[in-house]
Amino acid sequence: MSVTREKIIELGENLIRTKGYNAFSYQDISSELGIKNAAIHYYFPSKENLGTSIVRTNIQRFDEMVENMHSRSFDEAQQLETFIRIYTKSHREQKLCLMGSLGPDFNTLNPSMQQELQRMTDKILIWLSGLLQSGKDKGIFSFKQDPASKALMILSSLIASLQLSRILNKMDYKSIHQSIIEDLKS
Amino acid sequence: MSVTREKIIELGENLIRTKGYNAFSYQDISSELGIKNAAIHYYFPSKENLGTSIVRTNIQRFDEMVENMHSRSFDEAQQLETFIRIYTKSHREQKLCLMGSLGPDFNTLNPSMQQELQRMTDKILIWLSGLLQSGKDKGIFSFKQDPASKALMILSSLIASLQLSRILNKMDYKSIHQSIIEDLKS
DNA sequence: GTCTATACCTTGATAGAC
DNA sequence: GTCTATCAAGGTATAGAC
Repeated sequence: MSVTREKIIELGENLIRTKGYNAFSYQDISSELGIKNAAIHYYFPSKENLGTSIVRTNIQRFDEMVENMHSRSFDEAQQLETFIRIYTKSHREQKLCLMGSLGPDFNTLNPSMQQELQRMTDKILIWLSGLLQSGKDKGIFSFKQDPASKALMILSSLIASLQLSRILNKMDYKSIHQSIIEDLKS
Repeated sequence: MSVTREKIIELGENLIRTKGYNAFSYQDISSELGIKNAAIHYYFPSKENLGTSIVRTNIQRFDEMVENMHSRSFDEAQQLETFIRIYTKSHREQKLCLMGSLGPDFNTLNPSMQQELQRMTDKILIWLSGLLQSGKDKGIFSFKQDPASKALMILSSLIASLQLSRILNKMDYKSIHQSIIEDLKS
């Protein structure tokens, strides 16, 4: 895997999470990288090709995170905290997450991007549901709803909080994360 | 106020909530309306001009809804339900809300749109906080966090659920709304 | 108010030299 | 692998006739 290729993917992801998929261009990437438009097309023939690769890379990163947590024998609370920390970091860097960036543009995306985005979201929700369920079984978490609904609520809070914090110049973001964790303790 | 002007605003709003601000064009509107590109520019000289008018119209609609609920002496539970029903309707029509559509594009919007979007979001959150507070005071609602955080959590759930339901082809949307209402009863 | 016509720009994408 | 050069398409926007 070429270094340039990886840089393009990284830059592309940042652009999606900052300006949105339909607002960024190959020029944004090439000028930042100090190369020309056509060089990007060498690695990614089309924009949808690049977009799909970016989502796939993210899925891979998520898999690695889960695997890493398992190998370290993280308990359910630690795993949830690690996941939430991704969003703390995004907030600090003033970026959205991929689901929150690409979701609103879903209808304008090509089928291959739609499919990968769906795969990623499914995977995250299934993982989170399982985490909540097993945490509840062990008495670490407490909640009334079914795990799938609870997972959806938590993920929604994380996604939309990033978006709202972009609109509202001042927002107590930390309290959102604390609320999520506190809520599961009750 | 001309009828054409109103139709343009309505169509523009639907396009933003379906394709996103950066993905829709004056052609989308003019072809749908059976008029030409230039006719749209007669009413709205620039796209940012149109965008700003769309957000302003939404703020006005929200104000009218609140006023209407007050004149009918809705209690806090009824008001919350009415508000949530907006999102049920959006979901049925496969549209996002304006905050959920424009939030991710915030960095690409002109200052005037940013300002109005911020004004709208502020207004909704302040209203929702007040509603939660006074409902709590009357014993209609029950929750631990401060009203502002709770309002943020609820709004986030509503916004992001619409986005996620677009990604996931099948999603139990009703359960989200029930969860929000149930949660406040405990 | 709506039209035709058009200017001007950016974009995604390709061909072919180096 | 990266470049120059170029293209067609689509976007916003304007001028001026009707």
